[in-house]
Amino acid sequence: MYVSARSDYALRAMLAVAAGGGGGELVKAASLAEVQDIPLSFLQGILLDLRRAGLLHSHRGADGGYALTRPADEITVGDVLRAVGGSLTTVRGLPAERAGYHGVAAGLTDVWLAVHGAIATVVDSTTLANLLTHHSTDHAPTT
Amino acid sequence: MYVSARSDYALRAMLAVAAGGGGGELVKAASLAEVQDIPLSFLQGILLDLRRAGLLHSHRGADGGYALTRPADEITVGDVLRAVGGSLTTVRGLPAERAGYHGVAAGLTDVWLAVHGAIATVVDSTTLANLLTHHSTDHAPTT
DNA sequence: CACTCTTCCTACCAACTAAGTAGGAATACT
DNA sequence: AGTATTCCTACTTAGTTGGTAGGAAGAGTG
Repeated sequence: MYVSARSDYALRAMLAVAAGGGGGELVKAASLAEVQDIPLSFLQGILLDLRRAGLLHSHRGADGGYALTRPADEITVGDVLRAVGGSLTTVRGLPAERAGYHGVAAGLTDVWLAVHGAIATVVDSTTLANLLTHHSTDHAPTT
Repeated sequence: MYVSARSDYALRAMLAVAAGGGGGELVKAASLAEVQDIPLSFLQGILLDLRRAGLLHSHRGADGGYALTRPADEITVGDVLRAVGGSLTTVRGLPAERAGYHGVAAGLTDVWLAVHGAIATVVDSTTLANLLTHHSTDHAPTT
C-alpha cells in the first residue's frame, strides 16, 4: 500500500480538527498547517476535498474554520482515505476487479480482492476517536 | 495498495514460467511476452530483477530461457512483489515504521503497521502453485 | 572457427502523477 | 468600508512509471 503525502496530510488534519475543535468550535486552516507542519496552500486543497466528501463543515470570514460533520468515533480512517485518494486498491491504475487477466494469470484477481478486503477491514474499523485515545483497536502489528 | 504494471507483469511471467516449464525445461522470454501480452524489452528488465532476487534461474544461448529456482508451491506472491517492488507499504515514500508523526497523529503509525501486516498475511500465504490449481486458499473477497 | 540464438545490461525517452505555489474571487463578520 | 478567512483555478517543478533501442557477452552447433 502506498500512502501518499496527500492522504497522510488529510488524516493528520482530520485528527487535529477532532482534537482541537472538541467543543464544536472551528479550527482554522493556518492553525492546522502549523501544528502538523503541512504546507498551508497544499493543505487548503485537501480540506476542500474533505469538505466535498462530507467529512468537514467549513465557515468563512473572520471567525471561520473547519469542524467535523460527525463525531470522531463515527469517522473511520477508510472514510478519509477514500475522500482524498479514490479506490484503496488499484492494479495498473484500474480497480482490482477489472484487471482483465487471461490464461494462467486468471487467479490473480482473487488475490487482489483478498488484499483489498484485508486493507478495508483495518482502515474501516479504526476511527479517529480510536487514534486519539490511543488504546485503539487490537491491531497487532505483525510486520 | 497500488499494484504497478511492473509487479503485475512479474507475477504473470512467474506464473507462465511455472506453468510452461513443468518438467524443468526452460521457457524463453519471447514466449512469455507473447503468451501474457507483455512488451518484450520491458519484460527482460523484470526477468533480470527476478533472477537477481533468486527466484529465477536463467541460461543463455540457443536453447536458453528461464526456470524457477524453487518448486511453485514454495514461491509466494509476496516473494515476487518484494523482488520487483521493494517494500509492500510506504508512507510518503518511507517504510511505514519511520513515518515520523508528532502530536495527535502519533497513532497513525500503528494503523500503517496493521495494514502492512494484513497485506503481508494475504500475499505471503498464496503460492504460485495455489494460483495455478486455482482452488487457491480460502480468501473470501469481502468487498 | 564462424554463426546463430538468447540472455544481459545500459542508456534513453515520453507521459503521467505528486507535491507544492500563486493569486485572486467569494463570503462573513465588525 | 474593511478585514479575515475560506474557496477555487491555474501553474510549476520534480520524480516515477512504462516503454524503447542497441549492442555486449555467453552458449551451443556445424
